[in-house]
Amino acid sequence: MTLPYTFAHDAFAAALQTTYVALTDGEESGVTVRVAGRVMLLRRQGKVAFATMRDSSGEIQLFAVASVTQEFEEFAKLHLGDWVGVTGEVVRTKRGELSVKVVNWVVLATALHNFGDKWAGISDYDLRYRHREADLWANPMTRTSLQRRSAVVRSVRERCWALGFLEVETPILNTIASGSDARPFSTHHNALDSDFFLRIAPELWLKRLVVGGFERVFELGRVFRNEGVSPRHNPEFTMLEIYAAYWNYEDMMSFTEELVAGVAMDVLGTTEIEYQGRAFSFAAPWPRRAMAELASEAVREDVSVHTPREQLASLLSERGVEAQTSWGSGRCLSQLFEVTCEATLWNPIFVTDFPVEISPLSRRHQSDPELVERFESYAIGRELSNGFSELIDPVDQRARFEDQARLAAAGETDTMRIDEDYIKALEWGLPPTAGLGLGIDRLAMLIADESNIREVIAFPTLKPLVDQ
RNA sequence: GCGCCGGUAGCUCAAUUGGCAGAGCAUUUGACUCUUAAUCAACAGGUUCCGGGUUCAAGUCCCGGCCGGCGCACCA
Repeated sequence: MTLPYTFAHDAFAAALQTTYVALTDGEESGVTVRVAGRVMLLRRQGKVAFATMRDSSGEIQLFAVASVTQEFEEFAKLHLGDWVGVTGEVVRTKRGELSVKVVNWVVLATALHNFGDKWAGISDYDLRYRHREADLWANPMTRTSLQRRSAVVRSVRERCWALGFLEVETPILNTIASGSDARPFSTHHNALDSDFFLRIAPELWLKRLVVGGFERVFELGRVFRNEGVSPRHNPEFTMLEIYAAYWNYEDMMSFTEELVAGVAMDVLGTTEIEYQGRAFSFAAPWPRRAMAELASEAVREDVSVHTPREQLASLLSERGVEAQTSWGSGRCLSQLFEVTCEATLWNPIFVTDFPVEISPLSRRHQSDPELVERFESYAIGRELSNGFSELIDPVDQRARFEDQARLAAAGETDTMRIDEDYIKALEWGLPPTAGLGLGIDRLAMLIADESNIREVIAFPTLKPLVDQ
């Protein structure tokens, strides 16, 4: 059987449902349409048959009658999952279901596998993730969540464009994986006979474009981190990184809260949602609290980056965390914050004023050189974004990288790699600039009310099956 | 990487204390001219994830492996 190469359709299910809402039971419209989609259900009753057909917009019933429908017997034997193209009149059946009364029809593709139990769908995670194409047909929530992810990406992109940011693309293959603290994936280029790392962040490239005079740039793209897989971590994930010359970290916080609240409005029409059964608000402005302040409240004593390291280490130890010898006061403070506060931060909040020790790319705080002008936003107990006033001083930047190198020598696994090209770029002059990195998958999880990151990634990273 | 839990027909799930491996849907065949997860009847469908072990007897108990879910760690 030769299947058609095209099918010219002129109507969608959802639009038909709207257009013919006034058609009464048993009424025929006199209008012929051509629709196409997938047979989801099929009910035969002797010389008539009813099929529920779904297209990208929704569902509509196909009504086949032996005296009207060509090749009726074959129609009644269609399989669930088959794609069909249909020509027929829009009618409403006696029982009130809007239908296309089939005259001519054609099989566009046959389904050799079914799409799971027609009531229960597919629930096996392995099957759902390895064969998302089947999951998408079987489970409406899968479609909704992935559509919402797409809407999030679109909204983010359009909002950045609207503010005059230039969308750019920077290398994924890098000789040094820098811009964040994470283990990279490595690969090899044969013709160049060179090893490359997949990027863990586009940060340094984007700031080089700002040096080059693109005052507002952003990249919405995949980054790769060779770390653990969890319901909140996929080895490849999508990040927005955005840089604005002449802004500081406070400007970037304002941008961030407006962007995220705006995305919620664009996608859901509201900033007030329920996430996993609990009320959640995207509404701006978000509170801004210094890390040391939050940590002090949590441990009920004043701590800061100036607190003696041993005191912080002891507070950590009381909470089951042993400070590594390489950790200074800054790292200890940050750990203390993570242990005591992070999980409690439900509604969006900016945590500000990070220790310089853990922030090798951030500009020093104007009121305290041991701090940097950096923030992270948290929501539902997790980090959502990270931003700061960018370090523009090439001399300080080199010193910061060298500190990182010392940490690496002391046994720290994830430290920032020194990037000479980047230091040289700073020597050409980076204007005052603020930058932001925002996890798109995490944002999509919030918007789609999903607790597992895999539900907002069409094809999440899975362990390959051994016999393949 | 570590811990806990899980894997039975194409899909969703049963199977008492270790005692004949089952149902619904899908598939196949038949009936039915307004169905809505249509209904009714019949047929067929199994390496119980894989490999060992204990036992008269293993889907069930033990060991190892594979894959997944959740938690921890790393990280965003």
